[in-house]
Amino acid sequence: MPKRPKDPTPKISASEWEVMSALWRSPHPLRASEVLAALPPETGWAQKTVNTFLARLVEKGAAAVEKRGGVNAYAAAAAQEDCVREEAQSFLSRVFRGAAGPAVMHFIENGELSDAEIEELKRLLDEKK
Amino acid sequence: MPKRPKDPTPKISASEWEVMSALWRSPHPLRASEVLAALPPETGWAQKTVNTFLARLVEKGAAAVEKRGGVNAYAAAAAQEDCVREEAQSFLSRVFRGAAGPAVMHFIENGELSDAEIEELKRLLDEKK
DNA sequence: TCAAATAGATTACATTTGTAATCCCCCGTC
DNA sequence: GACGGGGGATTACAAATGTAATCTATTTGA
Repeated sequence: MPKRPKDPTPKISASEWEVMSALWRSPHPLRASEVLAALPPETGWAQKTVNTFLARLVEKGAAAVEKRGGVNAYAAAAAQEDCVREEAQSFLSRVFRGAAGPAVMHFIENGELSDAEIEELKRLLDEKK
Repeated sequence: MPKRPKDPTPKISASEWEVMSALWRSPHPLRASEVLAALPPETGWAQKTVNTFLARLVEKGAAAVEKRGGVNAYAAAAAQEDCVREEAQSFLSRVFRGAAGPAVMHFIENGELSDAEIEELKRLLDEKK
């Protein structure tokens, strides 16, 4: 039987997302200790905790591990764009019943936007038409 | 001891959110069976399942129950705006590291927007400056 | 009035998530 | 050559979540 390919964009929990972010940010595979170092220190996680998340991400197929001389190196296997799209879609249907307009409105009203960003967004909106 | 007020915006899971949406949509308290009826049929949930979610929401303080002649009627206790703000905030930090600009960009690029909405959003952006 | 249908309360049970601790192995050092 | 330490694999364990079923009280039609 051929190796069944893993789900391209598995469900990623909040904590796991933090770890994936570290992997996405890195241009090369990271060892577990490097992943911990790459995380925002506010997480306060123990190394073992990070190890667990990494193992789960590999199980889920979101990350890949390669044994480089007995030591594990982890890299993202799922594309950030895909995961973002999924998360955004899920958020959108849950909270705004799938309506992008109100969601955009919300983030404009409640978020911080620089003047440059505002210009950029207006241009994007124009293109959209 | 005075009745301790419940958390104003407790954590609401995805399924629970669906139920809260029904409560928010309704102008008056709903009986459990009415809640089920008010849900999108795609959920496919059994009445008992909905009952469980309602009970949990009441426990969490997100919903309130009043016994009207032996029959329970449920209403939202948490304000939709507050819950939306929380969810949006959590989503934003998780997926876009808190940056509203990229998030807005994503929803503009990937979402459906009517011409009217686009105009509206441009106006909003102008006001924002 | 008695039995059936309802509604609410309590309990169940697997899975996922958060958060590690334990156990084992290899490597370098005293 | 025994010991301490870093890594990896396996196991732990409670809380949250998804999904009901069961048990009990109540209402209601025949």
